[in-house]
This record gives sequence, structure tokens and C-alpha cells, in this order.
Amino acid sequence: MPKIVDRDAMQTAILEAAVKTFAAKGYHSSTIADLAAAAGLGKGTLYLYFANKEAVAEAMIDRYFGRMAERLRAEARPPSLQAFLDGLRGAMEVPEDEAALIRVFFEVYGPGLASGDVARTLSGHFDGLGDHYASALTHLLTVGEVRPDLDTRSAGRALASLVDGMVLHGALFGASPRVGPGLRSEAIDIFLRGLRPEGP
Amino acid sequence: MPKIVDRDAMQTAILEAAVKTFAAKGYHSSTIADLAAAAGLGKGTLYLYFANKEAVAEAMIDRYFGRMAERLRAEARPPSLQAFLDGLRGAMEVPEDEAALIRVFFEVYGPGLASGDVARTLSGHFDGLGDHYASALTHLLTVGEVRPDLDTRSAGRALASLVDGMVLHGALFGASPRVGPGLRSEAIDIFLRGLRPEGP
Amino acid sequence: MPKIVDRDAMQTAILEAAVKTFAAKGYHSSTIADLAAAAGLGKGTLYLYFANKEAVAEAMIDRYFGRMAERLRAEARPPSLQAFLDGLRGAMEVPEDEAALIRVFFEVYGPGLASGDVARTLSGHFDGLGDHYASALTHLLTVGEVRPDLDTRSAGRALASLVDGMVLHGALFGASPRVGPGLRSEAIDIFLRGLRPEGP
Amino acid sequence: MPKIVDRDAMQTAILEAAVKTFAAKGYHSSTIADLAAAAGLGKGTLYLYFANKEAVAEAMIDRYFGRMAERLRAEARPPSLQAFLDGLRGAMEVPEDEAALIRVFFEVYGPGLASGDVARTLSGHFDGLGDHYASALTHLLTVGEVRPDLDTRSAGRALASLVDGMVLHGALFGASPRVGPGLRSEAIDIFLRGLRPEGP
DNA sequence: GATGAATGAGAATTCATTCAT
DNA sequence: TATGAATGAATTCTCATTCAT
Repeated sequence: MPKIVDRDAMQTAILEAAVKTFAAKGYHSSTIADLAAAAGLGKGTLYLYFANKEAVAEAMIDRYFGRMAERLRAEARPPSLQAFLDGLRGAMEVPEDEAALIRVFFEVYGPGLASGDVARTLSGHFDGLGDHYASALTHLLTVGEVRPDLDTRSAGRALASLVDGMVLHGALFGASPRVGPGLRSEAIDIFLRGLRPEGP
Repeated sequence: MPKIVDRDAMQTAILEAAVKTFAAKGYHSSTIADLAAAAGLGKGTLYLYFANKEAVAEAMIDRYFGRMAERLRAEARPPSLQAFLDGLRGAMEVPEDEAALIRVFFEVYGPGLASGDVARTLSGHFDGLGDHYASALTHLLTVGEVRPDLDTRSAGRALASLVDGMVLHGALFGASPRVGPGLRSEAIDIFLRGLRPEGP
Repeated sequence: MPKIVDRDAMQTAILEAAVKTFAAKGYHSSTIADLAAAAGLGKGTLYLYFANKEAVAEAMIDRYFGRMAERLRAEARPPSLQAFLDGLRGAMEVPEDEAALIRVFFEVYGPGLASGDVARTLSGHFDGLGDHYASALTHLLTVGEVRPDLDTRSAGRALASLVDGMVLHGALFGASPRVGPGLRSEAIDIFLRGLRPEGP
Repeated sequence: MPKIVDRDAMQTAILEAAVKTFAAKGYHSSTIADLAAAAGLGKGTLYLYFANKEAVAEAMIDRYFGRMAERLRAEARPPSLQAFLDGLRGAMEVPEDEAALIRVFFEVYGPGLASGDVARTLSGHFDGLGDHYASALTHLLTVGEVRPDLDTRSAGRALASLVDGMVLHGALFGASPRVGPGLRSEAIDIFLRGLRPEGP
């Protein structure tokens, strides 16, 4: 009769300990011993739940993208340009724990980004984001909330890049107080004027 | 009389070899032996020019920021909004070797970005960039090229963040073909509409 | 449940292997790999028990002084001058393994002896030895076994130095056959005449 | 026409710089660069005068023994036991620079003392010292300054060991204030009583 | 003769991973 | 299942020695 453990709960617990550890010391400076200690487990036990150190990081990052995608899917179609932009503003606000995760991501995958290995996954993700924005814009176009000559597909992708850029910028340099709500509002204002129908 | 060497030239040569090596294998996976071999030197020789591996990365990154600042300083004051935006578009185009450097930057400093150590340097850099854009906008405002109600200071910083965000996005995910000239044009178009004076 | 090891026994085993290795090759010429091999362990395992090479040497030397002090403490108060001198003779006889340890000591700490770092510990040790001899002499004086005008305190310390000097001499040059029992007897004889009451 | 340099003077200068350096940092911690800098020479230049680092130490030590032997040879035959003992006392006083040299000696040769390599040289030296003392004692015996039953040969060697032991003790632990003139006087007093003719 | 730039052998140390208990 | 002791591959860094200038 094997001891019954909830494999998933265990993995989640480990991942939560890992985020904290990685956030505090970085991926490369965190040892397996650190992770195990943070999770209150023995070193060997970690290997019962993850194949190796990299697998822990991967699982962590997968989870993040999964949550992102879910959040996106759950988002209601915005009724107005203003609502849409509010959504963008929200997307640009990154809580510190996610910011930490993004930094870990670059520490782990940074070097690999050049060779399309991880890149493909990301492409998919950003395509999804761009399409999501594009479809929202198309909808707003039909209801006359954005200027009629807008190439919604291109604009969607451009916005995805801009928003993601702000997210990156915030996550990576957010410790500096330069990137605050004011900046985001100003950016949103620029977007507003760039998207809305012209005229009075 | 001993061999006479140009210390600066030697360091430059090493740094150039290092960029290539780091770009190819990443900072953490590159060994001192790799760097030395890439530079056509013995392991020990590297240590005559750099105190250690981290110092190589630091010098590399310092150089990058130095060049960036210099480029900025050299930039002529843009006569028109269009010229200004062309400048932005240019700033968003990152050649692959600089992109590689940016990736190295995050691999090296990423974990440390949370604790304001490196952050301060970056703050200064982005302040500079924001002020630079702000001053250009102020000038454009006086010549009536941007809408008179623009808060040039805030807008300057917002643009700095957006541009830098695009640079990061491009550098980190640029391997995927999603981030191309089209995207940048679309983004610039949004900026244009967000900044220009309203009306017919 | 992990393997259970007796940390102390392990350290002792390592130290014993280390003495042999250091004795054979010297401290500086012995590598961690040598020590590990001699102890029948993997290189990394050593580091589970000692922080580094120096710590091994330190532990070795601490042990030696500990044993010395213990031996001293256990020594019975000598009933006669002859018994006292027999004790000195015994103290001057250094078994080869202790001699090796003394040589290691000088290799490790020799350069540091000038700056009173290690010196303080040694001072304490020799004070103890001197006081020990002094108290024995005082006792012998009360029972009329040494000449009544003897400054037992000074004489105690002088004997400590002389004995220690012989120990050092023996340990360092003992490989040469010059320092044998004959020498020690002759020295003891000189001490005898120098300490005993005068007269017929 | 080769540049004319006084090879001997150069070597002496280097050795003098080396003593200082070794005394300050120890043999193993002193690098060739340190020695060269201390001598005001280029690293490569050292190798024109000494085959390698060890040769420097060897020459240093040889010099020391040479001077010792010379001093001994120059010593006048002592007219009285008191004069003889004064000589011993003098021999036990070690100036700090010689003490440093002795410490270097043990750092360099310590490990090798077990295997009779260096030991043979030392044996010779101590034989010489013992014989020197023995011959002095024999002379003193003929003039009735020491007790007639003294085995001068054995006593000579014993004294050599004792004196050398005190020298070692002083050189190695001299930094501690324990080993002072008082100690030496007391030791000499013990010797005096051990050697002089008995009686009133 | 003099020099110090170049070198690479060699050493200490770390740490992901395995596996006996 | 759970553990942490054991391991050795891999890495950084030092420094005696060589040799082109």
C-alpha cells in the first residue's frame, strides 16, 4: 500500500517555494538544496516530483503562460474603446511576483531565445495576444468606436508588442520608480488618440 | 624590452570575441576557456585584461550603454514630428548583435534587477532617454508640430518606455518573425496620431 | 531515511588519513584529491566534513594540543626530582607521528607566527606548561628535593622552553640519528645537577 | 660587449629583497612577482640570477648556515666556563631577521625533513656545532673549569641540542613575549650548575 | 642584459544528481 | 516514499616559467 500523496499538490507546493527562491537569488544562484529547504523537503525528494532543476523552472514558466492564456480567454469582449484601453492598462500592470517570474524566464531562457527553440512557443503566445487584440478592435470597428480606416490586424499586433514591451520594461526595470501609473496613463492616452475616430 | 601591447585594443578584441561567444551559448554556459579560445588567447591571458568573467560582461554592457548615450547625444534636433517619429522607428530597430547583448544583459543582471543595484544605473539611462524625447517634443510644440495640450515631459517618458519596451520585445523575441518593420510602422502610426495636432 | 553516519568518526578517519598524507608529502604539496584518496572518499565528500584544506590542518593541530593538554592534566605530581626528570625525559621523546604533525604545524602556520595571530594560542599553551613545571618544582622544593634557593617560577618556564626546544629539535631534525636517547640523558643529567640541592 | 653586471651583487640584492618578502608573507604566499617587485626588477630578470623560486630560498638558507659556520669558526676558545656560557647565551639570542629566516626554512623544507634529504646537511651542521662545544668543554676540563667526570663529547652535543632548541623555540614563538632574556639566564644558570665542578 | 606579456598546468571548490537506507 | 550522504564532472582562477622584443 503505497503512501498516498497528491502529486499535483506537491508539485504546486514545490513550485511556489521555487518562485520565491528564484525571485530572491536568481535561477543560477539557487541550488537544489535551496529549493528543497524552501519547500521543507529533502533534496532527494525534489527529484521524485521533477526530473531536474531545469524542469522546475520550465514548469514554473509554463504555469505562468497558462494563467496568462486563461486570463485572456476569460476576458469579456470590450464594449467600448475606453473599456478596451482600460483592459490594456490592466495588462500593463505587473504584480511583483510575476515580474520576478519574468526575470527568471530571461535568466533561464535568455541565451536560448536566439535559436528558435523557446522562440516558437513565444511566437504562438504573442500571435494569440495579437489576434485577441485584433478581434477586439474589429469588433470596436463595427460598432464605430475606432476609426474606420484602421488595419485592425496590424494594429492588434502592434498593440500586443507595445503592451508586452511595457510589461517587459516594467518587469525588468520596475524596481526603478520611473515606470509608474503616470507613464501607463500617458501611453494609454497616446493609444486612445491613435485609435479613435477622428473629428470633434 | 618586453612586448608592447595596446591594452585597449586587446580588451576590445576580447570583448568582441566574448559577445559572439555569449550570444551563441549564453553567459552562464560560456566558460573562460571558451572566451579565451574565441579570442585566440590562453586562458590566463584573459585575466591580464579582465579581473574575471563578470568583469568581461560588465565591460561589454558598459560599452553598449556608452554607445547608446553617444548616439543619442549626436542626434540632431528633429525639425518635424515626422522626423522625430522616424528617429523613434530607427531606435526601435535593433541589429542582431545588439539584441544578443541585451539578452546577455538579462542573463547577467536579471536576478539582480529586483534589488536596486543595477537598477540605479538604468534609471539614469532611461531618465536621460525620457528627457531627450521630452525636449524634442517641447521643441516640436513650439513649432506647432504636436498638439498644444501635450504634456511633453510625461509624453517623453511614456515614449521612452514604449520605445524601450519595443526594443526589449524585439531583442528578446526578435528571433520570431512576428516583430518586423510592419509592426513598428503601425506603432509609429499610432504615436503619430497620438501626438499630432488635431483637426483636418 | 538517509544513511546515518557518525560525523565525528568520519572526521577522525579523515584526519588520520590527512596526517599520513601531510607527513608524507607536506601540507602544501598535498592536494584535496590526495587527502580524499587517502581517506578512501570522493573529493566532494571531504567538504561535507571540513570547510576546506586549512580547516583540516587546523583540526589536526587542535587535536594535538588537546591531547597534549590532557596528558599534562593527567600527570601525577612527581614525588622526587628523579621522577620529575623522568617525566621531562618522557616529554622530550616524540613519536614519529607527532613529529610529523609538528612539521605540518610549521608549514601551515610558520609564516603567520611573526604576527601574533597563532602566537597567542601558543603563548597560552607554553604558559600552561611552564606553570605546570613550576608547580611541580615548588612541591619538590617543599619536600627538599631541589635546592632551596631555586626560583621555581623562572626555572619552570626555563625548563618548559628547554624541553619544548628539544621537542622541536627532535621533531624537526629527528630524522637525523643525532638526536637520540643519549642526548636526552645527558641533558637530563645537566638539569639534575642544575636543580638538586648542593652538597655531597 | 656584454653589459657588465656584478652577478654576485645582484644575487645578494635579490636575496635581501627575498628575505623581507618571505618574512612578511611567507614563502608560499610570496609570488615571483612579489620578489621581483621587492628587488626593483622585472619578473624575467630574476631568472637570470636564479633558476627558480626554490633556488632563491635555497640560496637564502645556505647563506644563513654559511654565516653561522663562519661565526662559529671565528669564535675564540673560551677561557672560562662563564665565558663559555656567555657564548651560549649569545647563541640563543636570535635577531628577528634571522628568526624570520628560520621560519622560512621550515616552510620550505619542513615536509622534506622526514626524508633524509635536507636532513643530511643539517646533521652535518649540528655535528659541527656539537663538536665545537665538545672541544670547548674539553679545553675547559683541562683547565679545571668543568667537573672532571664530564663526558665532554656527549655534553657538547646535548648543549648543541638544547641551545638549538632554544633558538628554534625563540624563532618560532618569539613573537610571544614569553621567551625573553630572563628565560635564557635561568637556562644558563641551570647549565652552569650542571657543568661546573662540584663543591663549595 | 632586461622585461613583462603570454601561457597552461594544476588546485580548490561547488553542486546537480544518484542511491543505499 | 523520503532522505541526505556521497560523488566527480566541471569551472574559475593563480602563478611559475618562457620567450619575443
